[in-house]
Amino acid sequence: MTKIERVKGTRDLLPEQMAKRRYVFDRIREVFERYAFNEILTPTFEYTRLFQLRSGEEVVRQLYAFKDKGGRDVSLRPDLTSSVARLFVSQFQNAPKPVKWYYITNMFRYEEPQSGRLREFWQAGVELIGSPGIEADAEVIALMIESYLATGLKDFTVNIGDRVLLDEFARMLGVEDDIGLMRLIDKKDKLAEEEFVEALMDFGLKRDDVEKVLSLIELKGAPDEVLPKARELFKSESAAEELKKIEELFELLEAYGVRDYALIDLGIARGFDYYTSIVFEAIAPNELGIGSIGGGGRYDNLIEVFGGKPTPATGFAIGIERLIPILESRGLLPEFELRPDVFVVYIGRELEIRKKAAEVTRMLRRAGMKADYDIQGRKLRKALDYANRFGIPIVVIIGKKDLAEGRVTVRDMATGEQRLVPAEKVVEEVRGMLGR
RNA sequence: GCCGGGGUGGUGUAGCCUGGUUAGCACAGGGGACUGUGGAUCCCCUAGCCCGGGUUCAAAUCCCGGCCCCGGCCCCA
Repeated sequence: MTKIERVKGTRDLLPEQMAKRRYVFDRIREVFERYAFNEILTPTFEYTRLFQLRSGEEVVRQLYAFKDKGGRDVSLRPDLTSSVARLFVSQFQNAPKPVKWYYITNMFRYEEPQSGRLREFWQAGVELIGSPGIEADAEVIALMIESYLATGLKDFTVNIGDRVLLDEFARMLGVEDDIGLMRLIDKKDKLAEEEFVEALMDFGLKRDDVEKVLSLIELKGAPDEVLPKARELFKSESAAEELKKIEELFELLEAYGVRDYALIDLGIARGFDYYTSIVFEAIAPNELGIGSIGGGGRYDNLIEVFGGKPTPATGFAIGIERLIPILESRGLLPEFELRPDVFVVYIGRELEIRKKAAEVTRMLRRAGMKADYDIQGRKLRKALDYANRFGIPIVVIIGKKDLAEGRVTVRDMATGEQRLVPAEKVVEEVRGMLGR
């Protein structure tokens, strides 16, 4: 027989893991809902062209692309932003603004799996479309912070950068390959300073331009320290305007009560080419080799690229497979009881007895208890053994002799105490023992 | 796409270097000892060398390729 394995970079999620994931999803979903974002879902696959429109070469390279039976070129979604843009352009351009949508679903990228990276992974994200103001940036950044807080995470920061300033910076240096420069700057934290300097020289920067880059990446920390320095580095009017926005952003974040979790890091570029202004990423210290646990930013011209009227937008995505191991490593995820509350076993093979077991189980289930019965029809000894192994606290034993008197035995597995009760009282009895 | 380390029953492993008994052990699973009372013990059973090729009288073991896992690069969540 041929053994079929999982496709590379995919995961089976077992009951314990699913319980934890659902817990995390629920916490995040509650916050999203409280911020008045509404859930949407788009198709798992779209025309490949949709994802190519955005033209980030790397994204296209990582597409899970194939031809369907009708000869259509389609791809599994690598994120939801393109689909959301498509949906917005085709049906929501005249909707009252802003449009506030969220999603919690799976994405697919054909990459080499490693720590915190799979080919199928889940993201919880939001898109806020139609708001140009800094209030919109503040809204989504605050929401991201509150989402992490809702999962119990406390030591993390959301680092905020700005594409306008980076563009300006590239212009100051006379660099044409601004994206290339941003990529390089983005790597600052991974390299030792001398390696970083070397990489910048290799990129073609002159000595004093390298110095400028080094002073740029110094622009990191609380706004009170960073903003004055940034004002010295950036002299243009547009930069001054952008810095003013950042200042306001932090004032707003204070009003949201989450300012302490946010920092400025003007060296953040983010990989996607479509970001236009404020960008941000969430980092939580860990020894798991996991980088950012979420990221986002403003993409004011993407809707246009998808054929819509110019429409400002911003959003973020939280990487579930990165967040969960971090929560787990900090003991922030509760343990979930998967075992039933009560287990019904029967003695004998007669249909009457088997029916009674099903019936008693039904009554317990109808009463809202997590109840199971021994479908295997084990011997009593083995059945108790089974219940014990799973830590099932209560067992109902149905035997012929007692049943003749209309009674069943309810056993407390921890103490071994048993009571013979009328069959119709079994729900009441079990409920009492469970303390509900 | 590139680089490094790995792949033995369901799980964890011994064996591999130095080719040669029926591939050992533990746990888990099923059954029994015990036909109406568990957590103990004993017995039995189920079940494995990732796939393909090569070398050899002989391959889990050596060689090559592929697949998958872990990690790194690129990139990103």
